[in-house]
Amino acid sequence: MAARPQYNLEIAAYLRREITEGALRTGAPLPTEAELCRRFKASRGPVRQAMATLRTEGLVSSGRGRRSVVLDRVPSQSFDGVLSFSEWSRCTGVTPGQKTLLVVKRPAATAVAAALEIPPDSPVVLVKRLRLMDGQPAMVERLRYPLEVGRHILDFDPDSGSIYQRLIDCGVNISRATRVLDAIGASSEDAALLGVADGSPLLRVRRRAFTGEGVPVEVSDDHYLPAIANFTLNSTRGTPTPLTMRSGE
Amino acid sequence: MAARPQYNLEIAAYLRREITEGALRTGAPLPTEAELCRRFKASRGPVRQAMATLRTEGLVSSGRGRRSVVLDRVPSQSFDGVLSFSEWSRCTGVTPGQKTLLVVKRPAATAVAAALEIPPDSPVVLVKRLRLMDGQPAMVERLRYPLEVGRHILDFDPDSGSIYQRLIDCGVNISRATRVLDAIGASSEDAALLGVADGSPLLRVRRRAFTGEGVPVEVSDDHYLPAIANFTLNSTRGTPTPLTMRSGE
DNA sequence: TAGTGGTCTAGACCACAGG
DNA sequence: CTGTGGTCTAGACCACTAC
Repeated sequence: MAARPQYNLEIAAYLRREITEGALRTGAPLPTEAELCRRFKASRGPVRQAMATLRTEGLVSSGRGRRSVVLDRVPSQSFDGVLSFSEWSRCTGVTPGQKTLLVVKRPAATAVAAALEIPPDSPVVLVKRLRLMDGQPAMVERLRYPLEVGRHILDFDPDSGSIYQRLIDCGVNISRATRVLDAIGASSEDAALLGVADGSPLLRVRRRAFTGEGVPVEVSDDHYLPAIANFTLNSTRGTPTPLTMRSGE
Repeated sequence: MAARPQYNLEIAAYLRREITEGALRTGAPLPTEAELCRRFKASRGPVRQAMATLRTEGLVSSGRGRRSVVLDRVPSQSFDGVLSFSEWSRCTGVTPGQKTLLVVKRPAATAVAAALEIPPDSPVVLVKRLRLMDGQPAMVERLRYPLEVGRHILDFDPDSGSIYQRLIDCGVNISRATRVLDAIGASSEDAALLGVADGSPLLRVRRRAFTGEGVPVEVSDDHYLPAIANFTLNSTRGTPTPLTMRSGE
């Protein structure tokens, strides 16, 4: 039949917009699944898939017999393989944007050199960008690449597309990453770019990305506006089967 | 129709066993979905749901046109399973401590009620603690439990040991959790407790914990001093820690 | 080209929450 | 009791991979 491609994403994006833009506030009930089916002329499959997506993003909660309700209004970046801000934004139905502030080759500071596992003062390529979601400032991004990798960036317009896509196209295969998350106060540069007061709390994500062989190919330092974006993490413990000793009590 | 209850769990359990017990080794192709449908006399729905579960556990990878393959035979061990601050501190060689500030029963605010999936104004047990690492303030912790769970805390001295251990001893089996990380400025209460200025950036971790059956048993709101503690995350492209029912892989 | 997984349709029954 | 979300059935088309 119709088979609109990725229809569930459209539905999820619609609901996400309703939530983040304030039409649906925390604690408010979402439309029923039946209502969504009608509104989108879809069957329950895609609708339920969309709801599942929102659930894993921590935006809504649902349960048998109960109406689904809004839990949180800030969309989350889930911690899976997603490395690309653009990719993530588009998944969440937001239009990503960017303003490149700087692309330069310069010697690595000692901390950066250590993180990239190259000799001190080796040349690295630094990219500094302001990232936007639907035109609003959301994050200040500072990326550093060893020259061998970064040269693919130097002759590339960082505003023309995803840097990750570019690297993949150039055969740089990122397969593992580590992230360290904490909070910092906005520097005056951050503050000016993001449009907040000096010292405002920002979510800092420092990332190191590696090839399959374990060679570091990127270190980044991202400063997120917490009102616009945050991170979600899901963890499981043990397997459901063994010793599910219920409250014998 | 048939409507075997939770049939997808049976299928997932079967595959999980095959993988963890060695019948299916890393890199080996799983049975095709069609084969599983036949073998379990099920339709594709439950089979796909089971595969999705294994994907979120990081056990398998799948993709359009490709056979699904076994990625890993260890179900997501990552230290993210750690719920306990004490446990985590000790792992990092630090002596954990705590000062309990408050243990009360009170009606749930709407956001808390929604997160716990209970009716608004239902009674919840609130625990507020200052957490220490090597005697230094490190985090302000606010835990909320539905009464049915929290009553095990009311008659328990939170300074005498781990709340999680207590819950486990009482038969409350926490098996899954979601965390949302972002940054906030210290409230004056936070600031006084942690010994920093009002508005200082703190790392906020909001957690929801569930039983194996998916019943929420805890919501927490932890505010970390970023100079003392932060979060590290390792992800692999293919499938790491988290959940996400997005399109395969 | 054949087979696979990704997605959608269009029904159905059930358990549970709420009035 | 009605309405809701949770789960299952039984089809279908498509895009992609591997042959």
